[in-house]
Amino acid sequence: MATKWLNSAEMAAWRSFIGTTSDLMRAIEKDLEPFGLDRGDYQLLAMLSEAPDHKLRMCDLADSLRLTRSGLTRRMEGVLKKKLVTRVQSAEDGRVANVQMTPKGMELLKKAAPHHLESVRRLMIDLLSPAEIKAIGSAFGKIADNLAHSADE
Amino acid sequence: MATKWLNSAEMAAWRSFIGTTSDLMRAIEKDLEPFGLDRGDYQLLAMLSEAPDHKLRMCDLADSLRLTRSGLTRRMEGVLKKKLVTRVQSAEDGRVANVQMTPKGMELLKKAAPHHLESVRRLMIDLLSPAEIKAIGSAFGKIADNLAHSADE
DNA sequence: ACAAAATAGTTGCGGGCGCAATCATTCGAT
DNA sequence: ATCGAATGATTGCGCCCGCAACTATTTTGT
Repeated sequence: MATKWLNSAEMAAWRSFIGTTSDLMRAIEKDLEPFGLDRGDYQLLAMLSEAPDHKLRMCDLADSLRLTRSGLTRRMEGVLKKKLVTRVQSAEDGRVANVQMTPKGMELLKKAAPHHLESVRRLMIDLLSPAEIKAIGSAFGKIADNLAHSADE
Repeated sequence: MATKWLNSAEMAAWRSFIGTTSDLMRAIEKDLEPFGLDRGDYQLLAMLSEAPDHKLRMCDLADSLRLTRSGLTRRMEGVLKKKLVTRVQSAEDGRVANVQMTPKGMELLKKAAPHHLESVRRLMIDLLSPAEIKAIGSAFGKIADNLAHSADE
């Protein structure tokens, strides 16, 4: 089978996506620095803030952060030391450790969130037309669906 | 100033972008494994393959790979050991080291490229409508321009 | 022409995280 | 009820890579 190369629009999409994403992430991360958080910490807190009781099982949290369980164990060291979260051993299932946000963690997230949001707007969302925003949502939605689907077949 | 939150389309774009990108990268990287390359190595070879004489200065290569100079020094260890590239000290400027792809590196890239391309199509490009592809190209183009512009002001 | 600044690259150090192995606990089939 | 499989979490190890400090070379300002 002959290789079907990318046409110029496809190439532009791929190249700009690949090239820009890491720069964008770095820039957003830099804006979190004043709060003593990196992107991983922020996302961890954000996930917890949306969970019932601000609490999640380690493995669920790991999945939602796209970390391995071991990766999360390591990241926990940092946020535990900063007292932003606590570990709560589960009563029903002796295997699971729950992670719960502390008031201090909640407070820090509340302080950081508006600035983070402002970064996201300034560096990405506010630069785009409504059509582009819609297209990105649907495009990455499709990509995610495809990845999820091919994962369990 | 009140915080202007993301509306639902903006939220969908941001969330799906953030959440999907790392999964996508991982999947693409996994497809490169059979060739003994990771994404960093592949991109390094790809950049060199497009350069005149298949040769670039270390610092230019670092910039295009979004690595620090030290990061590139480390990555070089791997591809040097695999004999995919060689170092060539510059004659005109005693400070610069050039990196040049070897025939072996070229050969490996030529073998891997069609498979990588197929990954990119299967996992991303072929899932999207022409409009989505166009929108991604223009959106990330704008984001990149903005980052480049705000970097030097 | 020469000192100061800029540029190219390397190195020590440390953090993040994946993989494989391991342990503890729970679930499931018989 | 029990043994094996599955699930949750941690640990040792190793790789990637950024930062700061350092060396070597070139450029620049006077």
